[in-house]
Amino acid sequence: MTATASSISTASTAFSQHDHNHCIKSAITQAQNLCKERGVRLTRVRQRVLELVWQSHQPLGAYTLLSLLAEEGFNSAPPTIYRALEFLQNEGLIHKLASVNAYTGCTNPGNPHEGHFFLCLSCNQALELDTTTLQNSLQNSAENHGFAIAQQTIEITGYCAQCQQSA
Amino acid sequence: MTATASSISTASTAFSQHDHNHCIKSAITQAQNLCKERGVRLTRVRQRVLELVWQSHQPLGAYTLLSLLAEEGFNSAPPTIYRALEFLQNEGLIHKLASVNAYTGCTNPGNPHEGHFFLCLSCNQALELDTTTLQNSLQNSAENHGFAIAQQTIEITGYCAQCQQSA
DNA sequence: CTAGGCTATGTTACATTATAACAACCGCTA
DNA sequence: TAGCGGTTGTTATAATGTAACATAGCCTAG
Repeated sequence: MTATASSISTASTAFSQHDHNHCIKSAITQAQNLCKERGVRLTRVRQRVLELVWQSHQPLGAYTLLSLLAEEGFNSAPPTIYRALEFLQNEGLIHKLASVNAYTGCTNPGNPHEGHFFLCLSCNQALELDTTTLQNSLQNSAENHGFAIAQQTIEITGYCAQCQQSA
Repeated sequence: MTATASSISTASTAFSQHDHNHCIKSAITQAQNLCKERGVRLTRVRQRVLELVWQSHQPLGAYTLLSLLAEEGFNSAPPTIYRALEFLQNEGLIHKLASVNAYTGCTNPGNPHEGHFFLCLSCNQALELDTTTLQNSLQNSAENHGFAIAQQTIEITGYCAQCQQSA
């Protein structure tokens, strides 16, 4: 398995039991490799933000991340975090969830794509989907309207299986 | 044609030529009827906000709407607009576009549904889709994960046919 | 027809999210 | 090692959204 291949299994994580340490390590390794390949710099702040975002599958807000950085002695003014987030988004390493103003790690950064998510309203976890069908359906619809897709925001809130059982 | 039926043809508006005055009038009439049926009050501010939202197919921000209200002598503190928007959203008369923090009129308010949009990055217009296929695809995916869908945010940015020609 | 309760609105203050603008620093390479 | 481009520091402010309580308007029961 190479680092740039899809090494974090989509749709098997987030809502189910898994070795999350593996998620984190894998995400960082992939990020390092991708940045090297592309000749961009995964600086200390940037990498640390990526790690923080990956601490769980629960998307975190910019200011939450900022205060985590601050605790570790990093600069704590807003531009610090927004710059890091912007870089990570540009490199496809994280996704922004517009409907909740929060950021989450991308599970397949080597393969540029749009983020499609299930967000659990109870446990706040985000599951990134690999929705080829959805994609095709959207593409068809776009073609019918002569619309050229640039970016997609697909965020489905609801309740994950676990939380439904608990309730 | 009754007012509560889908009387604003989805997907034929926004990006194509149409009698927009009809959109506005129809939207207001439908809103009035729906509110009456439901026993909720479409007050002056609320109706005016709905009209303003419907002035075009370009989604408007809360503060833009607020300043339009202010020009007409309405109160101009933020809660005024956010309350009106909240009411209209609850009644399914408008949708919020989370990815751009803006609000747009719902083209089919009698039929409770989620908003699925194409947003043109050039002319800023929003086209609300009626995407049954997409819906099914999502529903399947949700079922596979045991996920119970509550709310959907589907916002696809790109370029509409007209703007592609102009460029 | 009016008292009281509910809904809606007014008002002030503030919370949250995000960006602009310019200065200082750092790492590379010519 | 001078300089250039990219990164970070710093200050200030913009944009978006809410909390909390006071006032006003509307509706119905008595």
